[in-house]
Amino acid sequence: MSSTRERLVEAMATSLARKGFAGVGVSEVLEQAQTPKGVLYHHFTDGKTGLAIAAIRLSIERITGSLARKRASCEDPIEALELWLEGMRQRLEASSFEYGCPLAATALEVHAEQTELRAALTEGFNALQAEVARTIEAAGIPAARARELAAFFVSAYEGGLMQARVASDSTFLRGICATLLGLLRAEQRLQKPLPQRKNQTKRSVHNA
Amino acid sequence: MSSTRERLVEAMATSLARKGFAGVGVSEVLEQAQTPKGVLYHHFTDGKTGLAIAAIRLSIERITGSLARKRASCEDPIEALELWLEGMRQRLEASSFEYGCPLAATALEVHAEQTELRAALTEGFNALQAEVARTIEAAGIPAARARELAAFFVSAYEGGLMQARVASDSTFLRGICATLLGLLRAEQRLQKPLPQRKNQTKRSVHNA
DNA sequence: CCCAACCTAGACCGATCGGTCTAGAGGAAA
DNA sequence: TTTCCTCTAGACCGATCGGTCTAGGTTGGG
Repeated sequence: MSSTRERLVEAMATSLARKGFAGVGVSEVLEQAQTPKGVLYHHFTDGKTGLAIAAIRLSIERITGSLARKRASCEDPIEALELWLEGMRQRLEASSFEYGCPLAATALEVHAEQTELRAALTEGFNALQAEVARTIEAAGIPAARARELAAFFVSAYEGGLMQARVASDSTFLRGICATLLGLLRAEQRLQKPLPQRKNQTKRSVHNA
Repeated sequence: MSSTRERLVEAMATSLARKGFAGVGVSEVLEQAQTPKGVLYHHFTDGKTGLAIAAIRLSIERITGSLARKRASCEDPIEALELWLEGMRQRLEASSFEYGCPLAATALEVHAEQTELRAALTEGFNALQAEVARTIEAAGIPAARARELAAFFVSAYEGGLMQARVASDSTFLRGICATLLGLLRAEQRLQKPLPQRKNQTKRSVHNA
């Protein structure tokens, strides 16, 4: 059985992905979790904010875990990435283009005074980037470059999710996805062009 | 000087860029615009929503106008893009990482029932992409490809803005920007490998 | 001049916001 | 059994939400 606490966090997590922190009402979350108000303020002294932070952590845990699992079960790390992106796109589609990134909406609403919430979000995005970077590295790309690419990767996909959401159309997002994976493959080829060949000049697509 | 209506739209536009639709209160906007409530509901029968739509349109008009102007005054279209991105980054920095994309926050909060608001957002993003595509095309890339690249471009920058905002750090965003411009330059080189050749095929402006 | 039309001004409204508080159910330890 | 503590339950709170409505300028056309 799921505890009331778990149900609350779960409900908040989906609500955050759908409308962000400012957009959700506490009563709404309570209703979805089938829980009276007392439970919330018993488990989370910080109320709505505390619950949101827990929800953000849960979402990130799940999403990074999902990528890690796919990476473990796939021969090719880049294919794992592809499957992972596809999974998120399908969730968006299955929810009639309501369920986007669990963090993004909140990230754009939060203001300077909400330090804890903001910290949880930063931490979340860092964890996300780190997991993607790990995957890219597993594809044979040096760590430093993998981090750069991961940052770019996450940004582009976040933007794509957002635009697909408003437009209620994900063909767009598929394009983004394909472009990103293409970039990674190209980078991969640069890194291990032909193992027998020495003295490869490395040309980077990107320029810092 | 500025009419009350203009002040209202202005105030709403900045508020949307800072906290999104759900995050702003009407009274807050009224105060910032130094305007009593009656004015809002006189000019906008749809109230908050109507004002937000007007604000979205204004923001998009400004932002696309800014790019168009830079394109007109710059020799190199890609340099125009660079200046444009820089401008947005600077605005984010100057506002202590509060002022992000004027549409993004709202785009992630809006739900299916808010059809008009959603339509304004979609229209806005389309206009934005179109203006970027026009610039990329001016850099010598065929229209169809320019549109693809523009979509990618906008997505990546939106995502970058968001992450820079939460992290209160824009070094990250500079990286995204550099990568994007690098990609464009690479694409440009592919398109016109030897510029001194005579009888350059003029690329058609439009493509079904 | 008068009088609409337009705009300003803010009191006021019910609904909902996030949060507090008290009462008690349930179970484990004594 | 009694006691204590965790968790459930929801009535209740002031503040704020978005929105309505009436009254009072202000202005330009007749």
